[in-house]
Parts: sequence; structure tokens; C-alpha cells
Amino acid sequence: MPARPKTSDAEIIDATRALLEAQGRDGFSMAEIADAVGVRTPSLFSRFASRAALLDRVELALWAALRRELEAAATPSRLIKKPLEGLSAQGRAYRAFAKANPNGYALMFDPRASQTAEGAAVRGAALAPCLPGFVALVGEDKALAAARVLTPFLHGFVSMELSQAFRLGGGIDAAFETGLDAILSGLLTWRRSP
Amino acid sequence: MPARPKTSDAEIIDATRALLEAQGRDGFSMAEIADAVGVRTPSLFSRFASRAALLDRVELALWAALRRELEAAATPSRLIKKPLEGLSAQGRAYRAFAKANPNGYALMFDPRASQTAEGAAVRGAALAPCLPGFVALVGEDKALAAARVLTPFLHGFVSMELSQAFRLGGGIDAAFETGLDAILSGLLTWRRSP
DNA sequence: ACCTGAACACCGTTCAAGT
DNA sequence: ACCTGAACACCGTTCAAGT
Repeated sequence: MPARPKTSDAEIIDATRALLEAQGRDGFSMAEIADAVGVRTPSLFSRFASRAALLDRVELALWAALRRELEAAATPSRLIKKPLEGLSAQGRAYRAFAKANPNGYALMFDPRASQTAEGAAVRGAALAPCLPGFVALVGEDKALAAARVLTPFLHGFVSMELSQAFRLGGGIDAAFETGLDAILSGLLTWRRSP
Repeated sequence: MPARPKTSDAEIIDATRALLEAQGRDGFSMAEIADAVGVRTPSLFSRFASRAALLDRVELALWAALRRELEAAATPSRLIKKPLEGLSAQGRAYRAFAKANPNGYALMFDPRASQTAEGAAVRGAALAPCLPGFVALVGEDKALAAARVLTPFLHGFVSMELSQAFRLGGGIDAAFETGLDAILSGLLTWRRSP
């Protein structure tokens, strides 16, 4: 006779994500997660092999959430018609997501994440909503190369911002807009040149 | 009568840095550090307030090491005469440093670092060796803004590379060179325009 | 001033037993 | 199948005592 489930994988992942954001990656214990979902600590291990495995699932949930934000920021048709505007909007949405989930964002780029095939797929799919914009901006053959200029800038900027690396003052919002514009207009010149 | 010191702060920091690189941020214990320097675990706490404080010191040592690499990659006079070449060389040195110290590099941008005044100073000084290049490239008034385009790209690129974010194949070395060139030549157009 | 052994509280994880 | 209490090994940290 099975014991009645008191919680679910999804509820545990949500509770962990909330604790992560509130307390930081090592600011909470399995016991606190268990408390949050009304269960005793060992029960978590019948659903997740380890704390690390649970954090991996949280990370995938965050990548999926980022994907949704990017989709909401610009539709494919807008990206095709006005790639500069569309990609700028997605860039701002990307930064907003990182600033709204700083501890989660750090987890998403933590090199300790286990490299499962499913994980790689979810991570890879997260930036897919931007691809039509790159294709429209520089053409199909250069879209990947263009993505590998803009996305490192986006990640690097927000990562540095979150780790307080911009200490020389000056408007950080303005610096972000300047950088975004500079890179996008630079990519625009790729249309013709090799 | 003082007990003879068996080790030193510097030796402990070096041993911790080695363990960090070999085993990852939470792959080693205070006991292993103590073993490595020939001391018992509690002795470490008479020198460093906590594991976190010791990791902070390791982080500062890494920033200082990065600074030395950047200084070695291009002299101020070369940066002034040939800013494109000089900054490219520093960009490559930056990436090489990150790839040679992947776990250390992750620590340098870990948002958990304590924000001491000394720490901020050391971190801030690390990229100073690049400044003459930015001044030569775009002029004094735009140097900071230019740095806030290139350095996020550098950090973002190597951070994504280290967390295996470039899964769509294609030469990653070539992508780095392409991005570096695109951004530097884009910045070059700032010389005249506002 | 720096070292040590002993102790403490906490934590991730396992396991046998319950339903 | 999922839950639980009890137990285990390990870890960061404290402390009183040694020199």
C-alpha cells in the first residue's frame, strides 16, 4: 500500500528555487527545503539523487523560464521585420531576467553543473528565440557567429554587473544600452562583408 | 613563548589555490588544506576567520595574477602605438588565463565574494593595464565606455566557454577571434562619432 | 603568537521499517 | 511508491591548554 505523496517534484523544485534566490546557493539546507514542502528531509532523496541533482533540475527550470522571457520580448515576425529592435528588446529582457534572479542566474552558468544530454538540450534551446533575429540581421550563414558576439556580451555584462565589477560609476543602464547598440550596429555591417 | 610557525598565510593561500583548481570550489576541505601545509585544521582559523575569508584571499591572488598576465601581454607603449594589436593580445591573454585556471576564474566572478574595500581595489586594478589601449583607441572621454563593451565580451565568452555553453560546434578559437575583431573594429569607429 | 586535541552543531546521505 | 526516525560520516568552527 503506497504512502500518499505529500508533495511533488515540481513543488520541491519551486521551493528550492525560492530558497536559492532568498539565501544564495549555499545558504540553505535540504532540511529547509523539506520544511518548505511539508516533508522530512530523507523523503527528498527518494525523488532526487542528491542536492546537486536537485540543483541541476532547478537550473533547467531557470533556463526554461529565461526562454519564455525571450519569446515574450520579441515575436519571430518582429525579429524578421526589425531585427535591431527585436534583438535589443531581447537583450533588455535577458538583463532584466538576470537582475530579477541573481542567484539563479549564477547557478545557470556554474561550471559545476552536471553535463547530461537533457540539460544540454534545454540550455541550448534557451537562446533559440533570438535566432530569427540573427538570421535577419546578418544572414543565415553568419547567424551563429553573430550570436557568439552578442550573447557573450549580454552574459558578460550582467555577470559583471551582478558581481559588482563595474565600480567606476557612470550610469550602468546607459553603459548597457551603449554596448548593445555598438555591437548590434557593428554586426549590421556583416551583411555584405565576408 | 611563541610556538614556531609551521607555515605562512602565503603558503596556505597557494595550497588552497592548487586544491581549488584540482578539485573545484567545494571539492576540498579545510582538513585537506591543513594537510597540504603540514598543520592541523584548527590552526588555519588563527590565520583566516573562515573558509569564506580564505577563499576571498585566494580570489584576490588570482586577480593579481591576471593583472600580471595582462601587463605581460602588451606594454603601455605598444598599446599607445598599436591599440588594436595590443588589446587583441591582452584579450587572448585574458582568455588563456581563464582556461588555465577555470575553477579559479569562476571564483573571481562568484557573487558570494565579500565586498571589502581592499578587494574592490584589487579587482578594479586588474584591468588597469588595458586602459592605455582604450584611451588610444577611442580617446580619453570614451575609454571607460569602450572598456565596458570589450571586457564584458571577454568575460562572457570565456565564462560561456568554460560552462560548455557553445554546444553548436564550429571552431571556438575562430569564434573568439571573430568576436574580438568585430568589437575592436566597431570601437574604432567611435573615434569621430559621438 | 601560533599550535594542538577534543568537542560541538550542522549537514548530506543511507537504510530499515512503516503504510 | 513514498514516507519516516534513527543513524553515519564528514565538515566548519570553537575553545581551553600547551609552548
